[in-house]
Amino acid sequence: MSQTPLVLVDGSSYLYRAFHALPPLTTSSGMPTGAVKGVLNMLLALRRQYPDSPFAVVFDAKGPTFRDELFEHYKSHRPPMPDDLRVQIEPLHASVRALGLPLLCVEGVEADDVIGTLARQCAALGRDVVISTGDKDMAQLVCPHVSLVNTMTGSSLDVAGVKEKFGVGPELIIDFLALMGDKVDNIPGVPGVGEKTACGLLNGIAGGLQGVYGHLEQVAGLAIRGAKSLAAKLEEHKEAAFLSYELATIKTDVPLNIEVDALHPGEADREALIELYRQLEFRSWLDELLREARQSGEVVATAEAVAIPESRYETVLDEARFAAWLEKLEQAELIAFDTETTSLDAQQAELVGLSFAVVPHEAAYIPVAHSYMGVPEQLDRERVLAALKPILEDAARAKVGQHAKYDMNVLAHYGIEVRGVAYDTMLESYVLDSTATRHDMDSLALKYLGHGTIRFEDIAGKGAKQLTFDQIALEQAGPYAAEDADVTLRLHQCLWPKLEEVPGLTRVLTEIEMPLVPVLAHIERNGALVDAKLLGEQSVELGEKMQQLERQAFELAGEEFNLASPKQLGAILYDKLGLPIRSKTAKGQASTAESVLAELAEEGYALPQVLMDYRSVSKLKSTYTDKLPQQINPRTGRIHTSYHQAVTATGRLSSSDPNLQNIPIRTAEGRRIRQAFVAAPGYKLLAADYSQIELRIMAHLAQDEGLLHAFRNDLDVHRATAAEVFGLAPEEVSGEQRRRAKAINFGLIYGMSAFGLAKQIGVERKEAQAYIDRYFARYPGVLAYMERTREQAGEQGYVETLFGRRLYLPEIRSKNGAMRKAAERTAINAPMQGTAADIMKRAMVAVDAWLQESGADARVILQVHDELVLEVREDQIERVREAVCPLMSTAAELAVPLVVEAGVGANWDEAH
DNA sequence: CCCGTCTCGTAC
DNA sequence: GACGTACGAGACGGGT
Repeated sequence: MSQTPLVLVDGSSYLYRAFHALPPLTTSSGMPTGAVKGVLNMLLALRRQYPDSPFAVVFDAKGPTFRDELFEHYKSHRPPMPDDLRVQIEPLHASVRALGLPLLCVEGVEADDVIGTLARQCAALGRDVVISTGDKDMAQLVCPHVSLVNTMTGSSLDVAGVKEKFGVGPELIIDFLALMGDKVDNIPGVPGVGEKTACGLLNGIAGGLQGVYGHLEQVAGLAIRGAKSLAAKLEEHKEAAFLSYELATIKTDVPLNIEVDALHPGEADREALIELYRQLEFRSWLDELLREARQSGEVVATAEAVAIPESRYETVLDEARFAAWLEKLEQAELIAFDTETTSLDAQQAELVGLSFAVVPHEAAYIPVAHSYMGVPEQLDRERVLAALKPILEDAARAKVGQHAKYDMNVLAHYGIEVRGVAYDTMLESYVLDSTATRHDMDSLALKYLGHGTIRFEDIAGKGAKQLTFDQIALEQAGPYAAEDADVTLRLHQCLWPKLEEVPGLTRVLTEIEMPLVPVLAHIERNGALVDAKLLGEQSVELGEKMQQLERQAFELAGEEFNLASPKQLGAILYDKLGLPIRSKTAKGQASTAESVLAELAEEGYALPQVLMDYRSVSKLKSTYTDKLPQQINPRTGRIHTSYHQAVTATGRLSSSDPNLQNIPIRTAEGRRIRQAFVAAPGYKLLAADYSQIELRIMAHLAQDEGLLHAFRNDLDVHRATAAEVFGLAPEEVSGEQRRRAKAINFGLIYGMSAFGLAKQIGVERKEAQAYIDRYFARYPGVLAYMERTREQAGEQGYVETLFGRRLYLPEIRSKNGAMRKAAERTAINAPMQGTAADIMKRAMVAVDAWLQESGADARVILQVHDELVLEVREDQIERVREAVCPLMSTAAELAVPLVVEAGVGANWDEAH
């Protein structure tokens, strides 16, 4: 039988880290307890992991250590220990002892040195040692018998791991720290030497720190950034480097008289623990101890000493309370609900608990999967979900959520198709004012209820140490989760009457946004299939091309520089090579934007063309071919984007993680990426898009005869525009004229000026102005509509879509001319862009409904503003096409037809 | 080391 | 200053 490893816990390092990383927690009287709780949690988890091991929790002793004396002259004070931390040391020691865990505190010796010595002694005897620490300095102790674990983050390090993480093996860690220093541990190091440089030195010159200083002449030859000046820097700070070496060295030979066999945990002292937990107000641990004590027949005083805050939030842990809440839900007119999970990504999230509210200020949290040491027994997840399923799936039982799409997607993974979500407070807020930047619950609670909610950060911490919800103690998780449901209900009660004041907005919410929620949930869950192998091949190819272009650029520039840095690039182009500055950025820098480079390339300069090619290749690689394969969900093998319903000012959706609404199409190179979006075997992609939807909407809103005529007769609208503007018959229009007319049409939608148009099509401003004048003369309805829109926006402070969606434009009355102009352009654009978005949303609802009821083997996998992409079983392509296109065409009744074009292919590129 | 800002580039 | 709506990569600079 193999011997169990000795477990050595670096208690002091954990105490510091718990104190800084975890949210502050205090008793009702204000005594800080968060660090104690954090360390105890960690110890219990570790103990569970190594139940039979000898075990020691090591702390620094009070008073000076020999290290302090040794480096007396080295005055670099640690900041004094915060009082809130100091007062937690004693209760922690007492708790560790009461738990029966051996505690080591050796006077005059730091915890690190005790651990180092014990680890070496033990390893020498051939016994394995696991050091639990959050301190990377300990990596110097790692050897075949000694490994590190960080119980807070769950990571572990053996010899290979150290080498991988730091770039040098354990035997060089001291040298590594001596060179780069360590702020946290007050090791100065050599200024200017960081991780990369230290690594380069130690790997480039044998013999560690001594070796490096013995061969400073070799330093300049190393392939390290700034190698030339490095030797001088090292020489200058030689003393600091060698002092750092001593400071970083953990002693492995301090005199100790400790037998490993004496380090076996004993029985916990329950009475002492109860008293401690009572003082520290660790409710759930206390409850558990009291329960155990009662079961074993001990007489214990009731826990009156613990102040229970007045609250109507409840954490449901037993069948009776669960039954009571089921009854409440059955009777409720409206149910506010929320889920707590392990991830913000609904596709990967695991359900940890659910919360409900049916009357304001009263809510329940039902935990089902919290798993930290000392967690009370919770109701079984499957059983809870089975009981809730009929309620959640009943479309007749109205529900309200905050960002309910997320919860619906989570629950879908447990076989629950939530129905009856009649309201979503995020969308209520969005419809009320789409220009508000935040529609999250915390912001809404503050804005509309004047209520500061418990923030997730408050209970989970932040940064790398952030806990997942299942790791959060129920005392904190319960009120947080219950509050989510309660606040959602109260927000709805506040927002809904505001919406009802404007019937148009009520309709946008109930007829467009709310029906869209489950549709988007479906699309996200469906996901898109991508050919990772193809993208990988493209990545390699693009990488080679990048290197080639980089070499060319360096040659033309006469030096090496970072091609991705606009700053460095500007220096090369304008300062060194003296190219003319054609445009500046908003901040006054000489611009290196594509249009500028194109202009310069046109004039015969070589470098700009190379840079343009480099940029387009590197964009494709970093944003698409490298990134997309990483976003494939391992569970489904597909990419699941998130569609955001409350982001854009105009009513469009947006897409992220990854953004699938900006996959390249304009160049042949870019289109290759679309070829990687494929259909599953036996299926094909059907891409259906609205033809010229925004121009058609302009024709409808402006009621302009010329434009109406063009669309009613299915003319090529750009050709027709060219004919009008250039005074020709349609068949006489040249390619260039049509291109210009197209730019005019798009420019109009965007509220473009003569300046912008001139730049876009490469003509003089005067000429562009002439085109615009001519356009408005030929399409007077459009001119009148634009003037009307500006006026209305100025009077009302907002513009509307055809369906009544509003966009507020406070800046339309700005005294600042540029701001006012910008607001006017938005005023022109928003009704067209927003109406198109409304129409597409209605179409999506209709298509989803048809897919459900028809039972067709087809699903929507993407929406790109005016396009829907479906994955359809091959033999049903025609049937689906014949249903989907008319549903899209009839999503709105305009004065002109809504034409939908559809294509089919094995991949997205082919389907166009 | 993390975060926000800037610049650039992709889509409709 | 000059064309609307987005998302995201990489660089950079300031503050921790």
